[in-house]
Amino acid sequence: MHGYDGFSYADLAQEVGIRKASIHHHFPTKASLAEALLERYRRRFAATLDSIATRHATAGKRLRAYLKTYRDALAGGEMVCLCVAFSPGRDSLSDPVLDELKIFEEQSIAWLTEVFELGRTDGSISSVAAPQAEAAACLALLEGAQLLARAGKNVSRFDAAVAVMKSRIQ
Amino acid sequence: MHGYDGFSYADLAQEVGIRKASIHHHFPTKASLAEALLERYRRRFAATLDSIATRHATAGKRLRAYLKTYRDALAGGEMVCLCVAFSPGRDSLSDPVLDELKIFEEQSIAWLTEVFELGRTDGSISSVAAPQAEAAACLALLEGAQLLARAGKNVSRFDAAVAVMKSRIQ
DNA sequence: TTCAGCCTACCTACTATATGGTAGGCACTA
DNA sequence: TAGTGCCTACCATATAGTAGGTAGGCTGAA
Repeated sequence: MHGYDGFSYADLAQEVGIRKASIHHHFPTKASLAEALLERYRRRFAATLDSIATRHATAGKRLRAYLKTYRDALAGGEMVCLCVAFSPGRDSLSDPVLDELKIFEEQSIAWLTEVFELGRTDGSISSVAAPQAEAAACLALLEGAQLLARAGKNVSRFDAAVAVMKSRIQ
Repeated sequence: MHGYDGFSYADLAQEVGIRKASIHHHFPTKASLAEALLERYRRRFAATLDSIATRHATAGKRLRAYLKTYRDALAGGEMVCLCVAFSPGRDSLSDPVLDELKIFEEQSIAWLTEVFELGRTDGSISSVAAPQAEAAACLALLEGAQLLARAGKNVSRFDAAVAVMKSRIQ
């Protein structure tokens, strides 16, 4: 998986084990393919967030699970989440794809804002400033941490970047 | 400027106003071109860090200037720093380019670690945890913040992401 | 001083390959 | 039968790159 520009029908075809033209049949343009991939990714991620909130009662536990989701997505430094992969090449992206990116961001910020609000209330996250500001910082931190781990193909880069955030979880 | 894979001799030729083949003359392969670009970027950035440290006596002021450097590099959301642009496509990068990425990261972490150490001492940054952990988090935060601003082509995404960090500066 | 050689920085013209895509077809299942 | 999911064969264009060339400036030697 490269960035958007390095992402090709040929690579995907090889990965899935069908011919390139077959993918074209289902997704006539690269833009429609990217949109579908990103929408699927976003929906799955939303389900993951719901699941986290359901299974964990405290903000600290939710945040820890969220960090883990990002870390697991790294697959040892081989992958990053689709939003991180696609964002640098945003000028190549169609409007519907950009919309998906935006929705992903909004959904993440909303979820995290609630977590930080809860964290302030239940005391399971220490030193919570304004919850929305914390949410924006947290999302940026994780995307950047994925980037660093990806560049170095080394998960410990991610771990180093989130250590302070983790230490705030009670 | 796309990611690495979307970065082409043709684009650069147009930008610089000479023919593609002329660039090939100076940089025979894309890898050598990327390496030269990244090395130049890294050296300039190191000079910027030196300049900041020279002009600002307190850690808080240094950190603020550092944040500003990243924000200015966004050019209103049109650009991100080379390391952010190249990292997702890291599998396409040659070893010397990867080395430059690594050096950039190390140089940033080292500089930021000193800033956070100083911040602890001079009190100009509040609640400093382990300086090296703070440094790793800060770098990730800024790279992620650039990504978010780039995706939305909107500098306020960056501002939102770094607000908490800024509030810690005295 | 002049000239030849070298260097630098650009050029035109071309190439092999990969990309996103098109057109038409086959096979299987409900 | 119709629809779905795959296929082969092909195409136009963009990419990274190759080969050979020109022009101007500089330097050193005669």
